[in-house]
Amino acid sequence: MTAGTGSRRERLRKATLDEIHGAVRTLLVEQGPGAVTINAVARQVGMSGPALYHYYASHDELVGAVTAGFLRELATAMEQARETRAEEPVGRRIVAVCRAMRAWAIAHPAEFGWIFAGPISPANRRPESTRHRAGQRFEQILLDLTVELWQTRPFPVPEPDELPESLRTQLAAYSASIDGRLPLEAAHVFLGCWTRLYGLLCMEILHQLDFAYTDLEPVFEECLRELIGALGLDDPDQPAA
Amino acid sequence: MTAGTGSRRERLRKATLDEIHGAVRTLLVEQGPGAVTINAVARQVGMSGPALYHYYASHDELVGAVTAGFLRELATAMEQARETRAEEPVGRRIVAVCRAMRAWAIAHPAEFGWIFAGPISPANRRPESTRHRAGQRFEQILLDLTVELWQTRPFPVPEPDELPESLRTQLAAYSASIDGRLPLEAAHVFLGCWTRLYGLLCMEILHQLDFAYTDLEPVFEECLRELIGALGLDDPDQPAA
DNA sequence: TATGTTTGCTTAATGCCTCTAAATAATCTA
DNA sequence: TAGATTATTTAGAGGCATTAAGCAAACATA
Repeated sequence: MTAGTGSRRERLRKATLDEIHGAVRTLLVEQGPGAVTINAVARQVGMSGPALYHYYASHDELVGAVTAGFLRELATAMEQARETRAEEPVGRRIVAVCRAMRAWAIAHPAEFGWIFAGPISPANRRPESTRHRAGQRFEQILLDLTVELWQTRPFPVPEPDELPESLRTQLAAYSASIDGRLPLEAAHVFLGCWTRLYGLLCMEILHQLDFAYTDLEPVFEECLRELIGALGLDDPDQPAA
Repeated sequence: MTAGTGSRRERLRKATLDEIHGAVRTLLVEQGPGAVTINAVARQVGMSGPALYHYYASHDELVGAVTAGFLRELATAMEQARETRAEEPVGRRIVAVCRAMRAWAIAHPAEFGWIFAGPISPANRRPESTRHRAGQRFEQILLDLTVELWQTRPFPVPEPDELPESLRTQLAAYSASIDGRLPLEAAHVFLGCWTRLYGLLCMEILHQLDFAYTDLEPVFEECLRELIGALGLDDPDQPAA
């Protein structure tokens, strides 16, 4: 064997898969989601139609696989931002990861739009789907950082008694689902931050705010500042207060 | 003429249009967005295929018209909530309108999802599209109430000097686009409220928060309380403080 | 009331799509 | 080298968007 793992066949197959993913991406970016058809993709990679079914069992599966790849790419970009700042305090890492998330979305709007608003079929929400797993990794990055922050320098949280009963129940379930790494009141703060950040980004990329803004960078930065405040951090862009 | 306006033919045409919209809605709700095809809709109303082209020039146009109808329905529900409380203070009307917005979205998730993530084609974003006009009416309801609040009982706003230059420019343009009914610093507060509220609702309906919540009602209510605080209002659920 | 236009609808046909089936060529394995 | 596996092809069924051509009922009007 000269390079990589697996047999020659496996390497060729992987190369073809990469080419297929690339073709899907090209079609998506250049001609929109509707242009991503099995036939068009096959044409792009130089095979004819049904050959693609040796790689994916259906159009849905192809779309799901590519979407999961986009999510992985986004997660990797965020992890990279985290790793290159491994020595800095957790507050700066959080900010860097959030900015990396938006930077990827801005650089790849078609892909990000597809992740969010593309295949909303129930199948993609079942826990065993590739899509779902890739999404979990994405969500987990900020969760991990928040847990680290919580353990090293707990942020202000509401009294659980102040939260409505039904919310407390749900937060308890979520807290359990992350192995109790955050107590429910801290999970509440985390989820609030996540919702605002991710929600703002989705609205931006899906053009729901075009009626008012042409560039949401300062809005995102303000959101980030509020988030930093909610997490009880000093302004991480200032070296020291 | 026995009833309504217009000739017999016009009435019949309108009835057929209503039937078509109903068929689209049924297909959307029962079988998802992918089931809304020209042929399926035609079958549902008992005509065969191309007959629909006497009512809409293309699939896109049909979808756009139905989507605009959904937006009108949502806007009407919000306006109704406002009108039935015409005598109450503006703070309560704002809360009622926001709750009406979520109530409609919860009652019609497929339709709301379609409004938001359905036809994201550039054509639907051009100002002359029916879709865009219906969207404007929707956004305007809370804007009108916010303007009324601003004129009767101004809410706290940031100093314009504290806002970054690029944000100030954009807010000035938006303020002008609403005929200066809100100065840019008040527009900033309004847009922040709108973004959070609408963003949260979109995330909920599009299942982006299923990993943590099963029922977002208490989350929405908390968001509403924060919004009320940002607008300097007393808790509108309490008769008097 | 007879006539011509408008309107609503039908069938036929084109070209795209998804996906299945059967057949063929190339490549690995033993 | 023979058999199994894999990659790929063509043929075809069935669906969809859309256009074209044509028919029949309803309408307007002279």
